[in-house]
Amino acid sequence: MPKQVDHEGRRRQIAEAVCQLADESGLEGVTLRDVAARADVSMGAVQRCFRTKEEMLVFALGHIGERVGARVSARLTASPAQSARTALGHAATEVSLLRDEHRAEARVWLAFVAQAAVSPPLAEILRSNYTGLQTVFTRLISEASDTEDPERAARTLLALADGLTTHVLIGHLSPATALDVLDGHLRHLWNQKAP
Amino acid sequence: MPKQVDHEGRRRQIAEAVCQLADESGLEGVTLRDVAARADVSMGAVQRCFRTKEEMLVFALGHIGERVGARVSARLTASPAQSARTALGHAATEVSLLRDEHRAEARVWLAFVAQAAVSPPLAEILRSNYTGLQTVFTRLISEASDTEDPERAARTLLALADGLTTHVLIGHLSPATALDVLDGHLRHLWNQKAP
DNA sequence: GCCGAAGTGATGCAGGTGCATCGGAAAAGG
DNA sequence: CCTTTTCCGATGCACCTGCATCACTTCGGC
Repeated sequence: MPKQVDHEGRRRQIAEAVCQLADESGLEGVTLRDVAARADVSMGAVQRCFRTKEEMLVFALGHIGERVGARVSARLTASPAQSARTALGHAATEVSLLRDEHRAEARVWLAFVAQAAVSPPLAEILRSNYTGLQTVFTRLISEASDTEDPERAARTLLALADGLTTHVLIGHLSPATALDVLDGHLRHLWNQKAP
Repeated sequence: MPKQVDHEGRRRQIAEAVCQLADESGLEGVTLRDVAARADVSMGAVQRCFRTKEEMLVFALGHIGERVGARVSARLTASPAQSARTALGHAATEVSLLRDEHRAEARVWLAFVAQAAVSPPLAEILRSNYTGLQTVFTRLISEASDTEDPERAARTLLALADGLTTHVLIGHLSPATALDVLDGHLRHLWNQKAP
């Protein structure tokens, strides 16, 4: 048999390059040539890994979705002793991508969300990600409080987290202010039925 | 003096075309040629109204910002007799662009937000819009309830509204669900200190 | 009535895009 | 060592992009 190559590894390497470029100049700054150069492979290699550009973008989106999801899970399993309340706080903070080191991820996320509004395949990936997060949030909320409608609370929290990310990215809020808003919301969530 | 033309009117006409195209295929689908064709003017006319493409986009963003702001103001002044609470509810619903007839505006808004993350001039426009909205929300909230921190509540509401818009656009939430979430949040806002 | 300036729109241009193609390099089996 | 099969990477090809150019139309003032 002839030369064998780690396809999955190369795909991830390319996805990483896509994210870097999207962070720097938006999704429309992502061209096959630039991606190949950034990933230190030839353009032909990129085209063999992904039949089309859209396929590449879809994979890259799934890639960062997995990364965020993994971080959330890590936060949850790493602190099983703490209360579900602090766990939810950590998870929400993680999803909001408010920390400076995740600003790049946030920009990439926003670029993909905008593209997803006019690209069904991308929207499909995002939907499954959000559904997963909402499930986790719902579970945590019903464990941590006696809110009457945990699902609605989870939807609220998820939307708030995304809105805060957006507002930080365009410079309307500072990361610290966004964190303060998130904390305040969580506090009200706990107090609303158990004063 | 030679031929005179309504420049401002034509600019608005072009901005309208930009919004239509951005709604259909995202901001990267907005080319000078397509804009000219959609606005029923020649490409030269577009280039005379706006020195560069970015200048055109900035104007278009300001245009839809004004439209949303005008709708919010209209809602507020049209119902002065009602309580500040219902006024805030109407304003928040308006900002969320949840009604079907505003779906196009929402897609355009999202496209611009994503672009603003890598384009300072666009971000500047968005920031001033959000600052204005936040001021209005803060005033309404402090009038309508005795919340200890009206500014934080306003920031929360604004971020929640944007997050809901996003989630509806990518199909994670239905408009009705989003409205339900928004209503629930407003109800909790009133109850939190006056049970 | 016509003159000249303001506004118009077709065309040109250099650069960049995604995708297809094809000669050749690399690795297993004989 | 050589063949053969798989993969690689450079190049080519239409096409489209934003922007600049320039002959032309149009209209107010004399």
